[in-house]
Amino acid sequence: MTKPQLNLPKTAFSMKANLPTREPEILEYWKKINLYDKLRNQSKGREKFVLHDGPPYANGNIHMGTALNKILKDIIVKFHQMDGKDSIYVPGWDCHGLPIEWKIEEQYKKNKKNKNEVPIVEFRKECRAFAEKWIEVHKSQFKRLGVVGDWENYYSTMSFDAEAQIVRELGKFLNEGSLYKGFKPVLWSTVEKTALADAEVEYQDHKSDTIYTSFKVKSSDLKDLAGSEILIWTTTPWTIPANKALAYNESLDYIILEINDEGDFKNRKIVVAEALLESFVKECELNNFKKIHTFRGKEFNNTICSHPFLNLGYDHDIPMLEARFVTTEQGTGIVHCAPSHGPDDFNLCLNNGIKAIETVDGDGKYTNNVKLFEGIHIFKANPIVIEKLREQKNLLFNGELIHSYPHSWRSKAPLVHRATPQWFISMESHKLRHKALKAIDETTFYPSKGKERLKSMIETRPDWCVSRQRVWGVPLPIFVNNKTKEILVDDEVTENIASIFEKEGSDCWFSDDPQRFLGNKYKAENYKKLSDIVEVWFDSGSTHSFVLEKRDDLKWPASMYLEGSDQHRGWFHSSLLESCGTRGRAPFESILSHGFVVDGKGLKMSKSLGNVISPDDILKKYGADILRIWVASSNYAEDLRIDYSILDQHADSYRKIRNTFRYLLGNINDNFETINLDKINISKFPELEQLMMHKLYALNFNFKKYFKNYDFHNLYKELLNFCTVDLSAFYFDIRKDCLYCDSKDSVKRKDTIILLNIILNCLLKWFAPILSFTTEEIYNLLFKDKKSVHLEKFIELPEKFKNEILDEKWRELIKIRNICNISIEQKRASKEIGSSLEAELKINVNNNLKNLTQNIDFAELCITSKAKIFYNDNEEVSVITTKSDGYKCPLCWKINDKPCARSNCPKNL
RNA sequence: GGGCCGGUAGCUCAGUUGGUUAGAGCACACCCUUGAUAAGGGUGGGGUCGAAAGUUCGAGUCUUUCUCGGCCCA
Repeated sequence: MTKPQLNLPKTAFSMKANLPTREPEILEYWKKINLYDKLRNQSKGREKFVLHDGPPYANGNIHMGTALNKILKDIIVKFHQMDGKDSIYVPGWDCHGLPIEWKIEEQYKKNKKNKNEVPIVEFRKECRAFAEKWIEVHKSQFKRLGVVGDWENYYSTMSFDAEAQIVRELGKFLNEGSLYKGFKPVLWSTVEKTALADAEVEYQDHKSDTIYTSFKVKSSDLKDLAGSEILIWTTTPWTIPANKALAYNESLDYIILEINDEGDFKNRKIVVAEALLESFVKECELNNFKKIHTFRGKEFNNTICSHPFLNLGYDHDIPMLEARFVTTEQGTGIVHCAPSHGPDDFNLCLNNGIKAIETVDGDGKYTNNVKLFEGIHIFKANPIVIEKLREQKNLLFNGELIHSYPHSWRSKAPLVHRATPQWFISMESHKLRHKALKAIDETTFYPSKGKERLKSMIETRPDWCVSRQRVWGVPLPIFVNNKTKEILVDDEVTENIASIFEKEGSDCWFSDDPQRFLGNKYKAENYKKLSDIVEVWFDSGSTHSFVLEKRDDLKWPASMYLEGSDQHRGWFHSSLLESCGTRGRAPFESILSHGFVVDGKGLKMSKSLGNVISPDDILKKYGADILRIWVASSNYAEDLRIDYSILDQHADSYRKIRNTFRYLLGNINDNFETINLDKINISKFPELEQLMMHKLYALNFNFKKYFKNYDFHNLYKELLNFCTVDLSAFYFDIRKDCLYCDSKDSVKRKDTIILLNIILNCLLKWFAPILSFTTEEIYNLLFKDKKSVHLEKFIELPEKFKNEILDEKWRELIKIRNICNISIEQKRASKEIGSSLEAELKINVNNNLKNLTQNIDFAELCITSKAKIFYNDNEEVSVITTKSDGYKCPLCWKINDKPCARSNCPKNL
């Protein structure tokens, strides 16, 4: 039974959001109006903000981490757009590389197809098609999150122009001379038959055979060593045939022991580090032994040993070398060195003139450089090596050890260090490290701790290995002279290759006559064309060159790179090196890194824990705007927790915000009026409205401050608190009386409506980058003629809104209001009153609060029927609540002695 | 195993250079309202600030150790 005099809120904006069905409709709308094109057209000439997209790998459905990343990017891009810039986001994909090759190979296996019988070009075509398929899947998944970008003109690392440009970029390193052929042990997978990038390696527990074996001392400066044997421990017995040296630490103490236990070693003298004696004796189950002599490691100088397989033809000298990497953590304090199978071993031997040779081939079989073992697979060699050592009476003990060991991320197979010819970019030859460190200093990091993280990685990283022995990638565009073995360095050739790739892609490298790439200047018969491909980090590290530099709509360097914190080692890192090497500076002005998505307890999401939540689950249950709230409200500087209870909480907050909008819309009856803020005469408004103007101003100030630092969780919190505390529980509640009961021509009501319009406009703009769908829904309701809230700018609030003195005053008044509420609550608890309108307040305040409270209507402020204020000398404010006497006005429900003063009150009509 | 980062109410987050009784919102409990109504208002309970030790007149804040978690590296 609503009364005709009553102005109740009325709006088409429903309380129920129904986001999972409504959001796709809004997506259709954006598509229909070509939102992205509109944004670009209207922003022409403005300062550019370019967030360069780190390309996700075109493989598999998106997960929470990807969703977080894209939403964060979108929020930032939208903020800058509404801040008045031309804020551009071009999405891209990383397409080459091993994981896709593996997918295709898996399909082959299923169909009993032999990969080796398929021409490379055909295989690569299948890889390309696979990547294309996933790009389309990703695209629709990202769009569904509300991400606005140039989806039609995305970039990919496998596009012809990208492949061509990657060749040109490599050409720069080649021409400069910092790209060189090296020979180093790399982590090698005998299953995939390739070297693996750091990012492709994962560490898992692995059971290794362990052996203690001895190397007889052949000669030494230290006479006590005569007739002794050096004992070593290793977890890779199969590397014994490749042994070339032994390493010791000169600052350790070593001990010569005579073993008296029965067995092969009875009465033999062995050498181990003193610090490891106890653990060694225990593990090898020695009971009877005698300490003969103790000495310092440096006395090993000029000691030569012989190989345990001396009698089997392994008659080369085994020198003992000093090395710091020898520690007393495990083993015997002497380390066996196979330069072909460990970076430490390799470097130590290299420095001592011992070359690594190819002892194991790509399949994992010993080469003909290894006597006795040629053709045997190294993973089957351990028992054979152990047996031979036992035969030679040089095996003291063997066992097993479970330890963390490198594995391939794809095949999960254990990896080995294998010396292979590889192509490197030097960190030192052309001061790449120095340039990169300088570039880091010139970059702004959000959060700031990212700077140190990237810096320490660049400081210590080795030369960049850019070659891979695979097929799905950009070919390493290099020719080597057959006679001189020198690399062909000629910009004309590089450019020729690049322009061919630009027209037809890089597949032709594997099928066409090499002469085509060499041109007329050189004869193909004199050169060997490399068949290696470029590692994918170089691809993605080069995106700035074929995206930012090449497109007119973008700019170089990018305003920001934004990725997960793991990319300090990945894309941030490779982009920095590539760009510093070719252009002398970073391709970005700032870096924003975010943490990882973990479950509600802070644990990593994993199938085995059953705590995985997919973006799709959330979209179906809650909608993208809830997910966007989760992103905005979480502190991305650390790991971000998510589970259904957290999402429920954000869904509750969303409802609060939605109802705040609903109140505003209802009271203006969906008739939005743009208020010219500059022309507004503030002093004309009631103090409460003036206070709200100040609050808007203050919030806008903080909003800008938070936005400037990309501090979204504090920004969102302030917005939410404003809706809850300042609006819903305060301003809205107080002004209900005026809005509902005053006649429509009441000045006070008109002033309130003006304020509601201003507040609505502010909230709409403030929330637009976060609640992209909901704000658009509201915008479309209010503006039939205009297109999208995302085409709008943030509101500039005039300085005159600011009123600190008034704010200070009302802070005190609200304190008094709180005391009144406590008093009212007591009467409510004792059932003397129900609604606050049944209350009459007697407020006692100190005389010095007279100025503060004089003109304040506490009945209005506290939403009671009556309130009287009394002044006294008491320090504390006290309030007495009684039940208000009189009769209840049928319109405004206030209980008063006198009839209602409102002209539209039924009593007065 | 090493490096880096982090642990403040059930949840998301504030807590300046060490300085009253550690804050906010949400959630929760109870009450009110039934003219924002699958809404709205009020009041209230809830924290040995990951643990321990130390420095200090005084530690959530500084130091050390431990623990749990995350990322990176081996």
